[in-house]
Amino acid sequence: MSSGTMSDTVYQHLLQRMLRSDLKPGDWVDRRRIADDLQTSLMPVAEAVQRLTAEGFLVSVPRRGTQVRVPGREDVRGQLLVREALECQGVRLTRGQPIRDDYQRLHALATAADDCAGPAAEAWLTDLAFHRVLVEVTQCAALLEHFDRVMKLALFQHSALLTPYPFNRGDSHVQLLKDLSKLDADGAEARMRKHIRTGKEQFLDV
Amino acid sequence: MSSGTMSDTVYQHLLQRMLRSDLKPGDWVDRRRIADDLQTSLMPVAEAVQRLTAEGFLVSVPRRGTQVRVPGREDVRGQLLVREALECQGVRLTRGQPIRDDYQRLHALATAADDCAGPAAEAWLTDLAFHRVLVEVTQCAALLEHFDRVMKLALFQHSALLTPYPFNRGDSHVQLLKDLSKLDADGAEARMRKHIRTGKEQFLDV
DNA sequence: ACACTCACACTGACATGTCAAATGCCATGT
DNA sequence: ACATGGCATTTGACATGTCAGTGTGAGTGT
Repeated sequence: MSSGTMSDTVYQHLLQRMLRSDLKPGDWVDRRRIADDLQTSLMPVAEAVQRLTAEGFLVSVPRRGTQVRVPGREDVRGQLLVREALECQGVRLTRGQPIRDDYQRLHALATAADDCAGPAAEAWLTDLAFHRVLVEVTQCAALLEHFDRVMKLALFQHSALLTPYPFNRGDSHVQLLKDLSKLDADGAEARMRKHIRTGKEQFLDV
Repeated sequence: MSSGTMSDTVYQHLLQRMLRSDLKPGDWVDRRRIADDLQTSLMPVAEAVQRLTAEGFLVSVPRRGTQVRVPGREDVRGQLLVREALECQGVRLTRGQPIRDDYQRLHALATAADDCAGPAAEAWLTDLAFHRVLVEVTQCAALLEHFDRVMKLALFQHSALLTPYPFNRGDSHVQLLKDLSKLDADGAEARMRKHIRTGKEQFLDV
């Protein structure tokens, strides 16, 4: 924790409390109390709150207070659609050779995602690790940045809604990886879209 | 300007100066000078700078200074790829009926984009207006949010690089709109991708 | 018992002041 | 002429204090 600056410390503190459901949607966040708890002043707290607000975690009403945003069905749907768009674009770029370069790394993560039998939260993190690397090998910083942003928010919203996140159980990640290395751009995108949508239709009615 | 809070005023001020090339990449931003110019204190300036840094406009080095980020070819490429991903996902969702509902609005913007003969900057804005509505009719807030974020950054980076933005001249927007209303999901996405990539291959070597 | 009013406490937004670190300049030594 | 070391300056990060708007509950009148 604490990569030097105090504002990052506050940011991570609030984020962890949200992911651990210590702060639930609708809860009010008192900046002065946070500042006291972390033995700091109001400015780092204000900066962290501003970041979290911009990222969609908090809503701040002037002279009313700041509360954890209550996610709706439309929000969850939006995150999934953006994620799908980014990942499909990713595999479109990394078809063939680029994937084979990092094949060992991806294969290890794919088997881990397939075999993980732990609790839902842990399995979801294992699944996420695989998909993140799949975007990472794109060598496109912007794509990865947007992906991280969306998934961080989606992770919180799902844990907040007590929704068992629909990570993939039906479609093997190892098989997915094998298919992606053989297909062309359009085929890889279609395959990826199928994988992402498997088991997620309960949230989408597209 | 100034939607109430002072920090938004500072944010808009800096953003406009960047878009007008009053602040160019590599220029140093003095927070105290900005605060003096706008007759405000350091806190709103810090907040605005933090937002612009998170959005990729500025880079802040502790105890060195804050300067306008110098965009590289990879940055421009990244913005275009993310934009392509989002817009292709958009038309995939709004194929058929949803598009016809806003057909008048879209058609007017399409003809405007086709006929615009003004300077490059203005033509680019006209083109952007059309594409933005195309995402707007998706009714997906998250998709629109990411689109706005990417395009705002892309707009600045192109004007900063003195690159004549490769908005579309070869492919008619009216024809594009007509095609989109007839095609299925895969066809609409392919058509949209073709439109976006027309005239942009000078930046991409995909 | 009920509705209305008003003062107090609380919140986010902002102003002013301070601190430590990194840079750039200049004098000094070789 | 060139390298080097110290000092003042500049900058981002932070602390403390203030202000105005808002919700709330006590208190009053009917």
